[in-house]
Amino acid sequence: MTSPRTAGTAPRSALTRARVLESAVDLADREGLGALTMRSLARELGIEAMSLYHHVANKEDLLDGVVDVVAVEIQDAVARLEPLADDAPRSAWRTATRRQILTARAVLLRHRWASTVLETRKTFSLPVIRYYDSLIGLMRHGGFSYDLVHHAMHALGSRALGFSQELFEPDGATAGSAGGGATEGADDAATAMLMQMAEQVPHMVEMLAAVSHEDGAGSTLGWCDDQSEFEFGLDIILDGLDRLAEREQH
Amino acid sequence: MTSPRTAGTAPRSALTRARVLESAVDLADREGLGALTMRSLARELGIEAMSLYHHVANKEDLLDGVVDVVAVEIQDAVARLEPLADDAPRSAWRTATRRQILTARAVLLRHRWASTVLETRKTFSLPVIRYYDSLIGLMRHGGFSYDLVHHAMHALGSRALGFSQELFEPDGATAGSAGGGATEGADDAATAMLMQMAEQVPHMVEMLAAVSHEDGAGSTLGWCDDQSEFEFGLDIILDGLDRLAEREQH
DNA sequence: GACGTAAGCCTTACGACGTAAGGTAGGACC
DNA sequence: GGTCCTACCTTACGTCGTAAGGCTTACGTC
Repeated sequence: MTSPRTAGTAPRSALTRARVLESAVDLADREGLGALTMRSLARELGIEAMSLYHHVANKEDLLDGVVDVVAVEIQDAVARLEPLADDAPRSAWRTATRRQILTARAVLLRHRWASTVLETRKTFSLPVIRYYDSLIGLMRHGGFSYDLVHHAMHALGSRALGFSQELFEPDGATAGSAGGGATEGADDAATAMLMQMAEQVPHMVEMLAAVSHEDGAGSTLGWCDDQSEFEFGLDIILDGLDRLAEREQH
Repeated sequence: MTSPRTAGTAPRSALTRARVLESAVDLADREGLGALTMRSLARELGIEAMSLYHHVANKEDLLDGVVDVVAVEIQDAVARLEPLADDAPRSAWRTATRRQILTARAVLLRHRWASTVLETRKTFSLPVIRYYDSLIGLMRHGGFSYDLVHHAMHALGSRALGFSQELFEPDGATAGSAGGGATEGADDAATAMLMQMAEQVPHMVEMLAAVSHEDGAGSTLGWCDDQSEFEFGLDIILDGLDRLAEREQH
């Protein structure tokens, strides 16, 4: 069903679905997800908004495609990793899985808007499913039953792809500002607010005091090291899964 | 600077911020988050859209308030739980935490749109912080250092509030349809698509075949029991945390 | 070459959305 | 009875996604 663009025929322009999607990714990277509108994307490409509809069915389809682009980028990065040897010990599944997930995460950190889009998709793209498929393969190497693999996927949730929604981060990394501006004001305000209600949330205040003291950095809310927190949570789950897999082996 | 509405003065109408927020929650419950617009909410209340701006600053503020309403509902539900006795054994933290999180989850399941709104808040409401505070309290009972508590919060992520983003679920519970309609067609389509690319994602196809066989229910993608999968993931994390807390005790 | 066809792009327009600006009416207080 | 505040309304603007249809260019076929 793909358009039968035979070898010799040169299209009027070089504008293709692929170029549209790449441009959309660029735009979102630079100016945030909110700036990715049909009109602004068209402006970016030097065409009119309605012309985009020759390459994507509608905006949802555009977002689907954009997810595909990111997923392929993830796949490429994962493919560059050293594959797991067939004769590797059972336990090797864990480090290999960890590495794959952190690799996916590195890509998503380059496209911070992507997780939001990913979450709102209502259908899965092939590249994403392939990513999952390779994860399943690693767990099978680890001796997981398919049943356990299935549970494991649910347990990992979005962590399997390298992100976790942190209800905790007051990062304020809003879209729009091209220059990477600091957001110290927000932190201070949040900290001040917390102090104000110290008796309402005593444990929270104490925790913040205790944790920010150890850490040499600032005494504000923004101290968390996202990467190591992510790995902490990931390791807990991987350890738990490994234990269950071991038990399955009898 | 809240308006100093003294005791005797009767406002022209009974429309208050609280009533606006309640109405917004109702509307979202009934017709989905997409149907919650300033205009439709106003229609619901029998006023004009612009009149809402006397009770909320703008739409973001409305959503902030709506989150508050849900968070208070969670707090109320949690408050009805039997409190953890001071002389309860250390290990009691685990069951108490589990119960609190599942209680929060039950509320969020009544407002399925809420997790989406929660994720997009850029500032924390007091009710949500209080909820977290009580979780911290439970962990402190479990002997957690504040440092471990902090890591634990990150590890739980949104699971602390009772939801996890499942990149996996093809539920298709889109907003708009008032009646709870079935979505079998989507499942079948997804299954068919998977079969079509069996050689591209062999593990995935095998897993689906294996798991759906055991389970008596349908053989489609929609078989997952969200609740038990949530509990599975939660238990893995709680177990891991408990082990770490135990280690901290020397 | 002439010609039909179809793809790629454009123009215009519609109905949503959030909300800025300013108007009006009715109760509270002097 | 004049003044003021507040709840509510009216009108209007700029944004969004996209439906409908027109123009133009490049091709395949004679």
